[in-house]
Amino acid sequence: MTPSTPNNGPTGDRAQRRRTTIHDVALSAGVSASAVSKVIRSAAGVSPQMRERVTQTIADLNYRPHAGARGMRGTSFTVGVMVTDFSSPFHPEVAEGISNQLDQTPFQEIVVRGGVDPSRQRRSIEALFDRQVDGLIVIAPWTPQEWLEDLGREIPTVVVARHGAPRHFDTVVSDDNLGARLMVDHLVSQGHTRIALTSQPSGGLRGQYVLSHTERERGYEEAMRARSLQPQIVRTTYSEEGGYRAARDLLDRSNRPTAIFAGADIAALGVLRAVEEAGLRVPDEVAVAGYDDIAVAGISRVGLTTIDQSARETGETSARLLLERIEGRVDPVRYVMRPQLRERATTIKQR
Amino acid sequence: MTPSTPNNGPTGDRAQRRRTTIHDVALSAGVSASAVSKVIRSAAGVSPQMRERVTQTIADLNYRPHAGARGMRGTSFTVGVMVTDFSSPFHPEVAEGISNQLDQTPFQEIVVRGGVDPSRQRRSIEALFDRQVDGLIVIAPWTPQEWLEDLGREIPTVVVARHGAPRHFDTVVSDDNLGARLMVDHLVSQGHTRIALTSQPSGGLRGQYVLSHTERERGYEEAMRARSLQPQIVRTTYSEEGGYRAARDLLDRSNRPTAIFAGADIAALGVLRAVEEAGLRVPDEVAVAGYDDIAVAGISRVGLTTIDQSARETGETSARLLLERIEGRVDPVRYVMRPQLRERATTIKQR
DNA sequence: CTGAAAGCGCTTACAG
DNA sequence: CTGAAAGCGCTTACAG
Repeated sequence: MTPSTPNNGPTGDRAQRRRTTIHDVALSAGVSASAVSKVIRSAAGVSPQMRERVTQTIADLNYRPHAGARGMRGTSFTVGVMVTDFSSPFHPEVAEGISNQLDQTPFQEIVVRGGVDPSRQRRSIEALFDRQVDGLIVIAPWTPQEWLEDLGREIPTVVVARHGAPRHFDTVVSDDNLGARLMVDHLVSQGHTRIALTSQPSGGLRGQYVLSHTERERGYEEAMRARSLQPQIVRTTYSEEGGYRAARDLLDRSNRPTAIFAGADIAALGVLRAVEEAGLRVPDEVAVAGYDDIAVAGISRVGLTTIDQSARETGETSARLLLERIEGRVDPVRYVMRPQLRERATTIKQR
Repeated sequence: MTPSTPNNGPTGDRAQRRRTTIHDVALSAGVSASAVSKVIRSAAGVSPQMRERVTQTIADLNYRPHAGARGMRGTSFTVGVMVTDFSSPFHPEVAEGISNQLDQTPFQEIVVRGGVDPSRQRRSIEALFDRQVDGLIVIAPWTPQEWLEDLGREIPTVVVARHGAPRHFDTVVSDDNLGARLMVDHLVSQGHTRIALTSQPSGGLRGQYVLSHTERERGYEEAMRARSLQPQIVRTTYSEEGGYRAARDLLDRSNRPTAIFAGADIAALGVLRAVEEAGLRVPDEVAVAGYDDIAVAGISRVGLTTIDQSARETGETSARLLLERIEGRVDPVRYVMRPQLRERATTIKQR
């Protein structure tokens, strides 16, 4: 029942007040529950008078259909979203885009945190599945491809930040190979030859079905080798701490890189910390770049050179594709976002 | 049904495969559904053999109870969380704490975005309510106090970042008055007298039931007046853009402040941008401070002086309190976090 | 200890 | 067009 209706029960007790149900509406309007259901769903087969009366009663009683109960038979109007982390910026920005897109629809997003462990992610996705969502948007899952294909067969699914050509779900992904190459090109144009990359472990994913960071590695390696430069990759995690550790490792080496390309902005922030702690000037002694163009990268004080992969637009597109699937589309769609270089102070030497 | 079971249906079709239900388990184990239910819930009144056999069958069939269906009669093991934004850092960090705390329990959090408009927030909270959550954690709601009290009477509820002594829900809140005073003290100790504050509108909330930012305003005003200093408050929003606009406004004034205290770190980042764009040096010409101690504040490049209000611990505490309420506690608990000053480069002049 | 029946709040065929 | 009945997957009394 709507909390806006005052409750006069005894203080301190939890109200036992019943929720207003479809039957209350039916009774009050003097029609059947089926009729009310049809009106709610804007289904065919109700007379204008019926519709009118029911609509009025719904308003009078301040009735809201119980999304959970609806989901047991039909649609719950709920979209489940898995992010690996709430506190790293990129995934939440994608979620924001999803939420924006869904705002125009009767659908509601619910977001859960999956972490980076495949089995925990799997439990999180199942937790959504068990809460009768109508569809799923999964960001950067490390779970096996077959498992995702099975999932996509059971429920409309869109996967973000994972490459390949799946058969039973859609993907929205940045052209990470191109993005990495753009960054290498940029760093080379600034005179660098010892360019290192911080990445994450592939999580056992290989071939075409890899997560964004692995594809960025490939793009980086290809671009380096095309110039006969030696790739230097350190794999930690996409986090401030992970970037910090990777940078510490790199800065200790004898052939210290003059540029560190972090696979994610959040890691680049940790790289910056390590570089500055080491008493090295950015960008004069070590240039630093990231990937994602999270909000903080553009702050003047940070001025992080990075690749914009349009987190919000990624979210909006995922939501749009998912709704199409919920409406019945089964052919897989692969949506590729075009990455854009954002040159800022951490790589551009002032003269 | 578990996506891990391979599906051999025709390619391109959505599987019509049935979910494994409690009845499948009952049938397979040769017992009643009630018995299976008791085992799942660890309820009393099952023989060891029964328990054994059912447990085995559940494992064999890879059965997971349907959280949605459970919620229709009993507990859904789901906790709903409302944040105003996914992309501003503070609320997601609180959500991270909630998720951490719940990780040890059978409960699962689901997070929705409520925005800053009270009616949209209300719809978001109702959306959670309608998805049979067992309890609610609401971060910084602008909705009227009576509405929240009614909500708390209907469902276990914890409200974060809102002051006052409610009767039907718990609160977890920083001592914002103290936090603001700590910051004014610090800025005064650095020699400032023209100290401005960026805040947000109170949203019509007054008296004791105000959101954190309004209480910070009060603490700031009291601290300023106690020193016979003139308060200067600009109200925009807690966002990078909001901080930027507030700072632009302040910097244009004839009695330009020498220190700007942003009510939230995210706004402080915008203040920094405005100050630097204006060609003023931080902290020599304008000192800048924030509130929250979000992760990025501690990055060397940012070095933002701020107040740590322990977002993660706030989340963990909220989750703990909520579980107590779900278990039956009805007396309201008010948990006050003690704020701590973090002095960094944006206010400390180097010599 | 065990299980058949009713019911949570909806929607879906299916009669009328 | 309208509504009675069955059912979604569980849990909750209530018999036995």
